[in-house]
Formats: sequence, C-alpha cells, structure tokens
Amino acid sequence: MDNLKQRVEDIGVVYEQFGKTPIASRVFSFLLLAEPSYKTFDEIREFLNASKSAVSNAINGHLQDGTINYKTFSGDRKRYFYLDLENWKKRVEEYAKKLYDFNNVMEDVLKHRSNNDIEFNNKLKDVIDFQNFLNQKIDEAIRKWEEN
Amino acid sequence: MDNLKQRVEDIGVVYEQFGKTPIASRVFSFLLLAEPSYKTFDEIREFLNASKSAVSNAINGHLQDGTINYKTFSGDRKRYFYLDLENWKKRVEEYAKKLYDFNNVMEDVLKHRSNNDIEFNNKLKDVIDFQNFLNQKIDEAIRKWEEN
DNA sequence: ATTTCAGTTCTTAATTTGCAGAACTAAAAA
DNA sequence: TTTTTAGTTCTGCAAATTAAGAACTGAAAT
Repeated sequence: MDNLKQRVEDIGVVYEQFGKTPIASRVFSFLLLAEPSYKTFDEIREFLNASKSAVSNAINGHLQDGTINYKTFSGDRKRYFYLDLENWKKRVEEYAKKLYDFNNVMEDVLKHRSNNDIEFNNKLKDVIDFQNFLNQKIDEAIRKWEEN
Repeated sequence: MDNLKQRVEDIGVVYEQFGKTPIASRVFSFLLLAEPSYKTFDEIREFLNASKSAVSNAINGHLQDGTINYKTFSGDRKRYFYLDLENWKKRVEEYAKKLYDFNNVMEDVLKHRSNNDIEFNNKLKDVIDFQNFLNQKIDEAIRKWEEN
C-alpha cells in the first residue's frame, strides 16, 4: 500500500508548478493526502525521507504564507501541522492584490505615455480595464464565498 | 532624461514578482514604457546593456507564453517586438486553467480519502467548490470582455 | 539540575539558474 | 559568391537555491 508515497510524489510534482521547492511541494502534498490530516514534524520528515533542515525550512515557508498551520494538544509538546484550508481564500486575495497593484503600475505608465502611439495606449487601457473588471469579480466571488 | 532607464529598472523589479528572470522582466518593462512600442532585438539589447544570449532567451520565453509578439516591415529583415496586449486575456485564461487542473487533482484526492476525517474533507470540499466558483467567474469575465 | 525533546540554525556540498562572450547559422544583400 | 545581418546556440563561470548533517537552543520532563 505504498502507493501513498507515490501519490505524494506525483501531486508534489504537480504542485511544483506553483513555484515551490520539491520538498515544500511534497510537504503540501503529504498533508493533503495524509490521514489523519495533521502530522508532526518528525512524521513528515520520516515519510518524506528528508533532512530536518529541509523540512524545517519548508514548513516555515508554508507557515509564512499561510498554506499550513499547526495545532497542539495539552500534554504533548509536538506541533501538529495541517493544511490551513480555511485560509485558502485569503491567499487567493493576496494574489489578487498583487495583480491589482501591478495594474496600478500600468495605469501610471499609461498616464505618462505620450500621444504618439494611440493604438498601443488604447490596448493598454483595455488591458487595465479588463484587469480591474477581473479583480472586481474575484473580490466579489471571495465576498460571496465568505457570507456562507 | 535617463529616468527612462530607471523606470524600466523599477517596473522590472516589480514584474519579477511574477516569477520572471531579471532580464525577462526588464524586456517586458522596456516594451511597456518604450516609444514607439515596438523595438528590435538590438535596440532592446543595447538599452538593457545585456548580452545577446540573455536577450534572445528572454524574448523567446516571452514569445512562448504569448507575452510579446513581433511584426516585420517589408524591406527590413529585423523583427520588431512588442507587448502582445491583445493576448492578455488568453494568458489569464491559461493561468486559470492551471488552477482548474489543480482543482481536479484535489477533487480526485477528496474522492479517495476515507471518512475518518470528515472535518478536513468538508473543508477540502469547500476549497474545491470555491475554486470552481472562482474559475467560473474568471471565465465569465473573460467572455464578457471578449464580446465588446 | 540534568536530560530529553522538538525543532532551529549553521556550515557545507551539490545542483540549478542566469548570464556573458564567442562561435555559429541561415537568410538576405552586395 | 562573399559578406552582412539578425539573431541562436554553445561553453563556461558566478551566484543563488536546495538540501544534508551536525551543532545548537530553549522549553519541558525527570
């Protein structure tokens, strides 16, 4: 039944697309597949066959951007790490903010461009408008999901 | 008036957030700010003070993912590269597809999980539903923008 | 007070990435 | 036909990333 290890690897590979390191991706993947869904540092380290430092750094990265979190149980000093699925929308929000900020940069660029290249300026304006529209829709979707 | 160089650098730095290399980011930034909005390989290379190989790779990367394109003029064998702003929505679509695909991976994970961790499974289902909803909204926004 | 435990931090090594510079290529010009 | 042009590809190196292993730390248990 060690197709679990293989599944963790496979989904880990897919998750690497989002710019995470191999071990960070496997930590994510393991916590997505594992049962129970919370695991200690050492369980993760052992399952992934990785070094403590690699796992420590991967976990702290995920904690930083809110992908995972941990809980504790009284009388047990270990931390139990789990995918912070409730934080998902906030992470989407943060990505949306990045797009929004860059859109402001483009808006500023447009404002400073001369009138010699109307064609380009118009297309740039279209892109900016589209992105604003899209960002609005994304915010809207997040709000709607929240009020459930 | 070489605050243009500085602006290209500054916006280049911002654009690096989206995972592009320094030179690729500066190529984008230059083509966003430059007038006219299309530039030859050598104009880019010279403006950025970079090597031909670096510029060649950056340009080909951008061509690959549709960020830039080029046009030619008869009697001039140079290619004139420009930001392919009309392709913006397609690139957004492609990113949305990545999210959609990963959502299917998570859907598959959910299907295979046991019933021992209902809490986690429910949250996972929420995330999946939210992502589907969001992807739908994104597609919708793209369609709406298209029919203008 | 000492030991154990759960991680963290500090080297260090191995890849990987990003880029320069030079050699190369294919098409067009002369 | 040779030469020029507009890039591309190759070689190699420097810097950054990733991860291992071992030393370290601070809180908790004994």
